Amino acid sequence: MAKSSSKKEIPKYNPTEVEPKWQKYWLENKIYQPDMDKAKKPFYNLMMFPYPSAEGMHVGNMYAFTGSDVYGRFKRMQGHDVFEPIGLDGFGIHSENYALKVGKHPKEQAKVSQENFYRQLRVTGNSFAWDNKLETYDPDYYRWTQWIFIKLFKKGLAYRKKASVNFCPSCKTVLADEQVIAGKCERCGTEVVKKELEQWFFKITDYAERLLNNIDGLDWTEKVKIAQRQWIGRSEGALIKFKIQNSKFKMKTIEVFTTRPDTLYGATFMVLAPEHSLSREIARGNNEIAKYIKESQSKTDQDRIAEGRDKTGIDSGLRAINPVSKEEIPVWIADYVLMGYGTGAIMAVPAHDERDFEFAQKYNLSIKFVIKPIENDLDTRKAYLGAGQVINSGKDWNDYFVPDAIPRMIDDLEKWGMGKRQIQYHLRDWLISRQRYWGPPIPMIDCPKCGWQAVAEKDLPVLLPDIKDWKPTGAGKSPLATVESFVNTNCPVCGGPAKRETDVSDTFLDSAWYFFRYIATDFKDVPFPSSAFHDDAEVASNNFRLHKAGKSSDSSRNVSDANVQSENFKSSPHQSQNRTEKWLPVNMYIGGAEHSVLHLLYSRFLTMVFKDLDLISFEEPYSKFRAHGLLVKEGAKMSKSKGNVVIPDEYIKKFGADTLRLYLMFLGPFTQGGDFYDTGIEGMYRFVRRIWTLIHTVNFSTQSTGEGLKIMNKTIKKVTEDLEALRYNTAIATLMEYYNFLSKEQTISKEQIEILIILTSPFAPHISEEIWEFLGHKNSISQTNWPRFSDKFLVEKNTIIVLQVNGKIRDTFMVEKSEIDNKQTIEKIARQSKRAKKYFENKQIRNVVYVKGKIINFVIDN
RNA sequence: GGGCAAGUGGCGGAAUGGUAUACGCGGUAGUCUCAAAAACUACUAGCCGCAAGGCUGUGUGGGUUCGACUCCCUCCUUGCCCACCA
Repeated sequence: MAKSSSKKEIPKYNPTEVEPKWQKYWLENKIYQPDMDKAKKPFYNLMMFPYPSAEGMHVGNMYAFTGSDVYGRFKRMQGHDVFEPIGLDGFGIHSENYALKVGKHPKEQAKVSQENFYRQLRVTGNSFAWDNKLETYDPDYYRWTQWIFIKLFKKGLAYRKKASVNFCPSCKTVLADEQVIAGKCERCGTEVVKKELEQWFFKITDYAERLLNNIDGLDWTEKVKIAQRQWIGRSEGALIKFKIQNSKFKMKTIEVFTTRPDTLYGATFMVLAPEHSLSREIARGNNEIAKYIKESQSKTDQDRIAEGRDKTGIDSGLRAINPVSKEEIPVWIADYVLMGYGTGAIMAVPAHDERDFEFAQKYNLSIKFVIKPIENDLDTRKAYLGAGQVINSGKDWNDYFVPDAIPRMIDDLEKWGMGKRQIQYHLRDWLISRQRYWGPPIPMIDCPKCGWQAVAEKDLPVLLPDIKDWKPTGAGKSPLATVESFVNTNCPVCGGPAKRETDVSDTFLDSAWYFFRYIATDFKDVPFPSSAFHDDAEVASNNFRLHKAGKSSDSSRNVSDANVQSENFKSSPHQSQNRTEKWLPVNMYIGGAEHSVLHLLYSRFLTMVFKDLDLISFEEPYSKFRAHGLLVKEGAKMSKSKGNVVIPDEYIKKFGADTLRLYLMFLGPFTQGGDFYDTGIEGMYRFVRRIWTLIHTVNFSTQSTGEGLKIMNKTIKKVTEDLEALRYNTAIATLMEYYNFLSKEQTISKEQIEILIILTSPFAPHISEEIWEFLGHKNSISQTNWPRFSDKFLVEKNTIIVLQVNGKIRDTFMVEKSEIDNKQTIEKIARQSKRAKKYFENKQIRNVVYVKGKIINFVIDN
C-alpha cells in the first residue's frame, strides 16, 4: 500500500458522526432542491411512494429507494436538474387495516407513521426534494383527487351501476377486479364473495385500445409491458345472434361473442351466465332455475376454483336456432360462463372447446366436429383445438383451412346478416367506491329532484369528517353513512335538501396521479399548472385555504380563512404554467413489478384523460420504467409471519447508511433482486473502511501515468455504462477492483483518488462528501461533474491471443497490437508454441481459424 | 391450464459466441500479538499427480459452430404473474 513512511494519524471512520453532518448540510443548503421553474435540464426521477402503514420502513423499501436514488445522483452529476420527490401513500384500506390492528384512529396512526417514515427516509441518504413532499391523506392533496373524480364524472367517465361485484367479508368493502388475487382479497387474503351493489365505476374500458396500442412505444421493462397487454387482453372475433324459438320473454335473440366463428356449425347448445338478464327473466317463473342462480352467486370465487373443471348447469328450457345449420339447440344456464366478459352468453362448441366438451359429456349434449386435423386422424374422445380443414359446415365453408380462413368466414356472416366482426377486451371498468372510512369521500350529491350531481369545485375538498365510529360496518355502506351532519347537504343545482355519497374512493386513485402533484405542491389553487386553467373560471375560484397572495391575487375571497396554514403557496395558476410540460412525463420511474397492472395502468388512464381534457399535451406518464427485483433474506421471502423482515435502522446504526446502500446494491442485479446475508454486509463495511484508510495514508504523486491512467479510464467507462443500465452490482465490483489496484500502487495521483470517490458517491454519498471535503473541495460532491473517459487511454499496446486446438485452449501468447491484422505472423508464432505443439505436430491441420486480436484455433483430424 | 423468467464453486453472484467462476462472503494457512479481535499476505471448482502437467466441469439429453454458460430443440426443477376470458 502507498503508505507514508512517517506514520500519519488516521481518524476513525465513524458513520454516526459523518452521516448526520452531511444530511444536515444537504437539507440546509437545499442541495437537492431544483428550481422548478428555471431548471434548464429537468430530469424527473421518480420512485414509487410507500404505504407508511407497516411497522416502519423495511429493507425492501430502502432497496427500491436506494436503487432509484443512485440513478438520480448519477444523472445529477451528469449535469441534469434532477427532481427526486418523496411522499406517502397513506390513505386506503392498507393503512386503515393497520390502524384497526393497533387499535388507533387512522388519522392518529397516520401522524405516527408519517413521522417515523420520514425519519427513516432522512437517514438513508437519498437526494430527495423535501420541499415537495406530499401525503395522500392531506386535504391539500385529496381535494384534487376529488376534483379528478368530478372531471371524470362531467366527461361521462364516472358512472353508477348496479353490478355483481367482488366483496371482501373481512375488509367489509367491495374490491376492484385487480385487487382479487385467485379469488382472495389482495389485502387480507380472505375469500371474496359476489354481491349485488350499486357502485361508482370509471370507464377505463373506453381507453382499452389506446392503453394497449401505446404500450409498444414505451421504454419499459418488457415483463411489465407483457403483463399490461395480457390484462387488457384484446381478442378478435365475431358477435353472432341466435334466435330464440317461440320466446315468451322480452329478449328474442341471444348474442354471443366468439373468437372461433369458424366452428359455428359445431355450436350444439348455448350457455347463459347466471347473472345474464335472460337467466333472471327465466328464473322468475321457475323455482329450480332461481335456486341454481342463487346458489352459484353465493359461491366464492375460491369455491369455483376448488371445484376445478367440474361444471354445473341447468337446462333453461329455451331452444335457440343455430343461424347457419338451422338446427334447434338447447339453451343452458351455467356458472362457468362469466357475465363480465363478452355478452355473458356463449355458443358452446363442445367438439372444439375443452370446457364445452366437458359440459356436454356431463349433461349428454350432442357433439359435432367441424374441423379435422390435416395430417392425423380426428380423436373424437376429446375436443380438437388445433388448426385444420373445415368439415360438416355446408358448401360455403367446407374445405376451408382454419385459422387462415376465419376472416373470410366473418365476412360471410356479415354478408348473411348473422353477425359482425368484433374486438373484445378483458379489461373491465374500474370499480372506484369503497365502503370504508380512510379515503377521500367521493364528491357526489344525490338530489331527489336533480339526481346525482357533482359537488361544486369551489366547495372542494369534501373533508373527511373526524369521527369516532370509523370502523367498517359491513352493511354495504361506509361508516360515513351514519354521520348525519356529513350526509345531509344541499343540491348544488337546485339548492334543495340532498344527500352526500358516503363511500370513499379506491386508494389506487390517490396514487394514480401523485407525480403530477409533486411538481406543484406550492400551488394552492390548481392541481398542477396548465395553460388550460387560465380561463377556466371554475378552477382556482374557491375559498379553500386560499393564500393571501402575490401580486396577482385578483381573488379576494376569504383570505382570512381560518384554515390558512402556509405562507408559501403561490396563488396564480398562470405563473409557471409550463412547469407541467417541463417536468413531465417522468424521465425515469423505478418501482416494484407488483404494480405492473394496477397502478401503472390506472395512472396511464388518468394521464390520457387529462390529455383529453386539454390539460396537458402528452398522454403517457412514464417515458421509462424499470422494475426492481425482489430482495430476500437468506433464500427466503421476507414476511412478518416468518419474522425475518430486515429493518434498516439497526444496520444503519451499526454500519451506517453508506455501507448498507452499497451492500444492497451489490448483492445482485438490481432488476432481478438479491439475497441479504448479515455476513455480506460486514464485507462491505470492510471495503468502506479501506477507502477511508487509503485516503488518510496515501502519498500523492503529481500525475497519473501509464497503467494507472488506463485502469482509471477503464473504470470510468465500466461504471458509467453499468449505472446507466442499473447494473449496480457490477459497478461496485469494478470500484472494488479499482481500489484493489490503487492500494497496491506505490504512488497515486490525486486525480486517481478523486475518480474513485466521485464514482463511489452515488452509492455512498455521505463518506464521499466527507472525503471530498478532506481533499480540499468547497462544493458538494453531488455538484461535481461526472468524469468522462477517453478512448485513447483505453487502447492496449499488447494483446493476448488464445491458442486453441480443436476449440480447446492449449496456450496463450502476447503480441503487439500492430501485429493483430497479420494472420500469417500470428499463425507462425502459434506454431512455435512449446506447450501446444504436441497437440498439432504430425497431425493434418485442416483449417486455421483466426479471430482478430482474440483467438487462433487449429482444426485437426483426431 | 396459459404467460414470463431463471438453473454456474460451500454461498450471493460475474462472463450473452472466443482464457468459465470477476467482485464479495465463507474457509484454510501465515504475519502482527502474551493472547484474541481487527488489519494485512497467500491459497481456495472437482479429480489424478511430488511436480510439470493432465482430465472433467455452467440442471438433463441432443443439435448448430473451428469454438457454446451464451444460439436452437427435448426433458427436469424452481420462482413470478395470470387463470372457467368463450
